[in-house]
Amino acid sequence: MARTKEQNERMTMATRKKIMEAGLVLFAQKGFALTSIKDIAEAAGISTGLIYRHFSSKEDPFNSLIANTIEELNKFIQILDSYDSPKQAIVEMTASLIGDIHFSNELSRYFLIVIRSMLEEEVLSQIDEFRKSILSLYDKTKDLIKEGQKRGEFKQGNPYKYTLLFFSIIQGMANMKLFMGDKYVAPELDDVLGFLLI
Amino acid sequence: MARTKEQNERMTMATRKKIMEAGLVLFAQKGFALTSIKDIAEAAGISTGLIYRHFSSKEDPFNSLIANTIEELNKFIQILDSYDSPKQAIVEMTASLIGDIHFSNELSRYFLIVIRSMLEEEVLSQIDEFRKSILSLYDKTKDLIKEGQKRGEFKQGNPYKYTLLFFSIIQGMANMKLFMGDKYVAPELDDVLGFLLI
Amino acid sequence: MARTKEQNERMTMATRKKIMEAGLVLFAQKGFALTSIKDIAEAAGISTGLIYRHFSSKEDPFNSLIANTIEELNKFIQILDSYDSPKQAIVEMTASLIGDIHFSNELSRYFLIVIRSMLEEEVLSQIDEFRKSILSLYDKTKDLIKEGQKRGEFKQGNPYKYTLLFFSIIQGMANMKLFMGDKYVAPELDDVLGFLLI
Amino acid sequence: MARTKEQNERMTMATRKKIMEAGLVLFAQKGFALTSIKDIAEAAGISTGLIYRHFSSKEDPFNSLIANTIEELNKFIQILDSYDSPKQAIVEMTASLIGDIHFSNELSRYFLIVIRSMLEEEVLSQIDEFRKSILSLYDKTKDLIKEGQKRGEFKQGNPYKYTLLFFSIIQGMANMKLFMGDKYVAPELDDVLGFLLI
DNA sequence: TATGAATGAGCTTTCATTCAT
DNA sequence: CATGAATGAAAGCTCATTCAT
Repeated sequence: MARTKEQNERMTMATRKKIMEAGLVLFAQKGFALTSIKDIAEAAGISTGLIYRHFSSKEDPFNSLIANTIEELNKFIQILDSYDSPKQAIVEMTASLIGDIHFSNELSRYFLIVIRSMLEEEVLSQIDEFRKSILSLYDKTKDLIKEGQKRGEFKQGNPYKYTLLFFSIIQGMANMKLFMGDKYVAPELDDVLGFLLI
Repeated sequence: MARTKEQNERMTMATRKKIMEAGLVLFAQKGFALTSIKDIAEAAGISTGLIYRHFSSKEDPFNSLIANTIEELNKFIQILDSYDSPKQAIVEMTASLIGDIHFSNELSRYFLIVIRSMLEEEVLSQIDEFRKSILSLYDKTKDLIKEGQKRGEFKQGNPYKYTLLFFSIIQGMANMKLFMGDKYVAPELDDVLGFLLI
Repeated sequence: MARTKEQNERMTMATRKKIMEAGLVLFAQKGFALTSIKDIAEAAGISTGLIYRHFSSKEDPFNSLIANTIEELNKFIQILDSYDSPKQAIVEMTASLIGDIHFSNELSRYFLIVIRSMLEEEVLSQIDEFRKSILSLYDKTKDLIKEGQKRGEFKQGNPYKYTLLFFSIIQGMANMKLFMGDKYVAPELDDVLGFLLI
Repeated sequence: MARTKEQNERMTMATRKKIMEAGLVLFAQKGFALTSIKDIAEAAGISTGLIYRHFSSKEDPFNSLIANTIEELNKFIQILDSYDSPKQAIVEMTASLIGDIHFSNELSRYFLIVIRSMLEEEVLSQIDEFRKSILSLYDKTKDLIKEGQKRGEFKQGNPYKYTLLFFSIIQGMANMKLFMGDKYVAPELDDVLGFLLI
């Protein structure tokens, strides 16, 4: 007798998940171009052909990962949107980022995938959307810093400059975490925000 | 008439240089995998075959770029080695890094190429040497911070943690510069070193 | 309760028939290579796996269709075998062919499948048998024409040449029917046999 | 020293020709889908990669062949266009077709390629243009037959029916030639046009 | 030294076939 | 008997590398 629909769905979801997990690690590690479908299949413990039953092309799981990253970013945008004070918002977001980077590699990998692909010219379709998403996060942060400066919560100075520095630090931390692995030591909140907080 | 040895050597060096310059831009822009030998040849204004008179494989010029980066790093190590005070050394190195990142893309490109390849495990032979070089720079910096803390020039706290944060920031800035291009605004020295200086 | 043997057999035959019918249409339409097992399964309203309960490979139903075509041809050979006069035999066979081509696409499809595969050298095992079958039909026709010429029913001339022309016309008509579809207009018996009949 | 431009051009043309010739034979023999690039490369005595230096895809040489076929057809259309009498035009075209089919396999192969692909649904881009070209030739022929009937040169009867029969015969002859090879015997002009001429 | 035509290994993708259910 | 998830060989295509000139 044939499998039940439920059985099939469960199998499908399990396989999809295996592919995505392998893709996350490999795309972060080697970048899109150097990661072959064979690599992913081997890491996921399945055959190459099976990937194409679940994704239509090599780009497809990659784009799904980008979409996930956008979702992750949106969580941070939400933190920024629902603040009591700018300082509190920034602090909360930063603490969350430090923690995420420290306790798992997932967010770092998302970040790395994005950085890797953002500079590659070949247009992987979703990248543009992602770029916009990033820039909107930058913009929101800049406004927040400006507001915090008005309220006297932050140091004076070009808020855009502070924004870029802030995300440089976060980005750099994510890279460092993946590079150092176990040997990574996370900075304190005050270390990271020293340049901004009074 | 045949060319003189000197003429030939000069031509050889000129061609090598053209290839390396094209490689630096392209590898930073598109990554190793997406940059083809044909791309490099076209950007350098020569034929594909000629590249193989000057380099033995596609990896070869890439590794040369890594070697250059190591040299660049060594300059910073020298700064650290010949200091009057740890604070002065760190300040000087940081100022130099900020400036280099701000005023040209060359250093940022070196950094980006390195970061990209550092996580790729197999592939590139020279990477291990580079990794060691980096770690030695980290080590030197850590010792310097420790020394500076003794002298009361730096905040107290795990010097290794500070080291990682420092290089996270530098790395992040280099990425940000390439990502933002003209729209990049460099941070001040005090912004970057705020977490460390008293 | 288990099904009876008869029920099972009837189901088996029904499924086989569905597959063959779908195969005839698809192989004639898209050719062997472009017709996928999935195409056939979908057209037959069954799963891909089930096809392999009834046929051992993709070639198998194709070969069955060739076998059917041989049977169809044999009907015509029988017409030739049981004639009163050569003229009557040829006329009857031609009328039958014109009619079959005109009123359904089945025979044309058989012909098309055959023509397509006849020139492919390796690939299909049954083709050789089919080739022989065709040549024997040609031979019978040639003898018949010779006999008819003796009796003064046909024009004089190389009977083999006439045979090839005759089957060229039939073959061409079948192609034309499939190519033109609704817009096809069948020729008259006299048009087709004008070159032969006195 | 590098090769001269002329040398390169000569090499390029020679290779292109080898590919087209191999393609003509193979596409006619096995159809588009069953002919692999490797097949063509082997038949042409070159490597697979080289084909892509001269053609952008597998479709590309195929489309070139179709374009050639269209050109061949246009020659026949020209015959029809520059006639003294319809009869003379049809006779001349037919004689030319019989001769071409008899003395080389080239035209037959062109015809066969087209027939094979015309019924395949997958749209090989040029096929539509070709279809139009064919139908325009049919149309011209039909008008010519009508005119000839007016002048009393042809038998009365639906001229469209005669047109289809005429091209059915030609098409069938081309098939037959390829099928029979050396054993093919060409019909006389009067055999082929018997249905039409008075 | 310099060129670019030619090679072939390796990639993404498809699909006939198998097999657990 | 029936399903469709899974496999893996083979296809089209790209590109690092070689080599005749």
